[in-house]
Amino acid sequence: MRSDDGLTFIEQARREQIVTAAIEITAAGGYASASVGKIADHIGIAKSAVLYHFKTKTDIIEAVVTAVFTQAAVVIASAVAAEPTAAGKLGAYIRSNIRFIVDHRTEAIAMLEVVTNYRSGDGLRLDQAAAKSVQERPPSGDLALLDPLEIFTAGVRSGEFRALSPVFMKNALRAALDGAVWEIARDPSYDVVGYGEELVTVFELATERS
Amino acid sequence: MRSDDGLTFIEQARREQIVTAAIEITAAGGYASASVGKIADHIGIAKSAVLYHFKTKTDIIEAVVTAVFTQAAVVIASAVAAEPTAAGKLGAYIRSNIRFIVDHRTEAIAMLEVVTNYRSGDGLRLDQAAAKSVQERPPSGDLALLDPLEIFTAGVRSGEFRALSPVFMKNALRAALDGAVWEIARDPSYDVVGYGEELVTVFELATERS
Amino acid sequence: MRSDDGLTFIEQARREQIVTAAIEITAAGGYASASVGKIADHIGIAKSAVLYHFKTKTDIIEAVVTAVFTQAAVVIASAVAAEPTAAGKLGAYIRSNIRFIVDHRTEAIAMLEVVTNYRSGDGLRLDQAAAKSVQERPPSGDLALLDPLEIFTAGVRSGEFRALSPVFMKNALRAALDGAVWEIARDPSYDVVGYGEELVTVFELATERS
Amino acid sequence: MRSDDGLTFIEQARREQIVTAAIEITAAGGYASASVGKIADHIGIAKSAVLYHFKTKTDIIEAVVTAVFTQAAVVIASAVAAEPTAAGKLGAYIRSNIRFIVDHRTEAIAMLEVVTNYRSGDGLRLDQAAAKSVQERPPSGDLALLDPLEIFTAGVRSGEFRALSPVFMKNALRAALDGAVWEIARDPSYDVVGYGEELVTVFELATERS
DNA sequence: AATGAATGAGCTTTCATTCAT
DNA sequence: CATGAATGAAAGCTCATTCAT
Repeated sequence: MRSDDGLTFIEQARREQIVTAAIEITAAGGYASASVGKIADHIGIAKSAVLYHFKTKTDIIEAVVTAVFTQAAVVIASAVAAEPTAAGKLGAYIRSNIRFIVDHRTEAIAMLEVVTNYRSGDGLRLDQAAAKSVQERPPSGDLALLDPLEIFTAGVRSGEFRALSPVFMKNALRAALDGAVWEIARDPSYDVVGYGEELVTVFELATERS
Repeated sequence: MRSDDGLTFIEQARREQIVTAAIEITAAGGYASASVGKIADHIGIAKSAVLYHFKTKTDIIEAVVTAVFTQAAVVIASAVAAEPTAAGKLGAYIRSNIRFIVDHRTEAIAMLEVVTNYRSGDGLRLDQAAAKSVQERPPSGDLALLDPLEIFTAGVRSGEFRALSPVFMKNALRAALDGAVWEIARDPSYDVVGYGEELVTVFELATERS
Repeated sequence: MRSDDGLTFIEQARREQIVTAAIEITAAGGYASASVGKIADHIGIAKSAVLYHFKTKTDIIEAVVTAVFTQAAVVIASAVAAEPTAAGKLGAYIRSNIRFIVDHRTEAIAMLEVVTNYRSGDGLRLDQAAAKSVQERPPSGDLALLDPLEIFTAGVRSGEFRALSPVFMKNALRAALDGAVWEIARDPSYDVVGYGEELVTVFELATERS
Repeated sequence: MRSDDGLTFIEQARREQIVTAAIEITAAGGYASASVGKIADHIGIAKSAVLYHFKTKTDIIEAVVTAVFTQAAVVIASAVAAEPTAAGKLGAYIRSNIRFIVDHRTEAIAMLEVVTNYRSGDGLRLDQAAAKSVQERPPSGDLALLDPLEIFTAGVRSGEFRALSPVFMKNALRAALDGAVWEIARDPSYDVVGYGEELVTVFELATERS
């Protein structure tokens, strides 16, 4: 009665339930508010039941990151892959990111909260841990496409883009996209799609050869 | 023996000391790490002494925000004011922001940590509180200039910029600038100035009339 | 398919497995470290499986005591029985105890950990419980011989020993022998045999008629 | 209002109160029973108040060890020092140990519980930690006298004792003395003094030149 | 102006135990 | 015969806050 990942149905359902609760609480009250106790209360089970399914709180957070990351990867990677040109990929990257934020507002907010706040015991930020965790169990599609760096690199190499700095452009784009999440976090009625279209324009103008 | 804000010299010195400690600890270990106890230890006074000068922890963080905000305002507002054109103001805004980040790395990181993590008792984010607190005690210069919104609005109105959305552009720019802070936070050797110059280029290209 | 103690073969094998695991864990990490969960992990079965074979954790520790006690009894009792004189029995008692410690280091350490730490629900130490448990299900040989008291009593009665206090001498001897276990517990390379021979000398000198 | 060790009167009183409580609880219910919560309840203060005076539970245990060790050292060291011969020192060592056990039953039991059960985070037993802690802040008298090893070494060197092994003899003696503590722990009416006198006889007979 | 003492709520985690399957 | 799921109690510890001095 076990699926191929070695987990019972109930187990899997509970894990999803816990991850979902963690996401909702984090999105609503911030990273610090997502305590094991709150998660348990939110579901209506005992604190110890949560820790039966996830050995540590860190495990829960990692599961949250992996879950949201995977969800986003599916959407974004395929959208980017469908476009042949660098400019096309760039627009697709932005729009699919925006799409994800609109469709998964809660998850996006939670993800951002975790990413900006998580510190491992050694004081390290999430960056490496996330990269590692994803590396170990890579999602179906081409994960590399999640990072816009390659889009800029390829665009410059092929001469499609102006002589820009791929790293700086990538950083700027990621920051601008994360900014969209902060905006809906504080104002659910924020026009994320409008913002996204403006971003598309900005990055088109900022990348095209003169 | 009291200055015009009703505070003793000692009182004021202590408050600054506490704010500085809070900034350093926050920048180094993240928002969660800045406990009243740690702040007290850092200065070498008693925990209760800290809470003698600031009635609650929230007061401390608000003081941090105000302090850093004021510091930044001085630098940025004057730089922007010195430029006559919208394009000039935009470039000056970006460069002075970057300048501030480079010159006040610790403060910038602390500020970002606080802004992204602070929740009032009712679960609200910092935005309103900060705005309110600043409104009540406005820093010397023209505070409005700290928000790039007016630059974009003016540029569009005067026809210097293309028909862009001032709000979206402002959000994108602020996010991109905050991104610079995240980058130095995780990698102190990050070339913030280079990133800033790329931003200047990006926003020039993205605002100019075709 | 049940042996005379009413247990299946599998049942008995599992019980032994559990007892062995408990012994190893206790010897390695101390009494407190031997949790039901650790025992289960050590064997590779479920926690609940352990408690299926032993209704409570207390039952496990009692089984540990009984098991080790029985093992020791076999060795010691026969060694003592083989000697005719009190002095001979005394030497044999010490040497066989030492032999047991050397040959069953893990068991000896675990036993000592349990004996010194076990408290029943009412806060009582193991003594009575152990005595009772052994009484109910006496091991094959003559158990009485495990207690050196009779050796001293007999030696005094027959005039072979000086007019010593059998109880005090027994207590001293048992304590000295337990001391050997503490020593190997902290230093596996401790010369237990050398220590044992010194003990033989000490107790010979301390018991013989002047 | 501070004494020379930098502690307030209240602070010192509370610390003593906590240490005493820890000793009583440990002696009564075993090492595992001495939790911070139980200690707090025993005194009638909040758990956090205990941790205000001792930062960690380990600190409490160390304070217990130091306190009892110091108490014992005073009694034993002076008794031993007063005797000129090795045989005299040996008898004094045993009798003063016994005296301490009788006069400080609770402390002696607690000490034994701690010594036999304490494991540092790295799994180490107390031995080294205790030695270190004492080394750093050595009690007034000559601490070395607390370890009977030197007595045996000196006795052999001077020819006063037979050619015994000082280390083994010391181990046997310490074990036998600890045995006295176990005995009163399980039976408060145990004749410790009688046992001690028998020990004196045993070690006299076992050390004297033939 | 500052501090020492104390508190209660909350945190993560471990554990023995129960029970339906 | 064995397990997965869940629980409640307890553990050590941190924290913001209060209050008398």
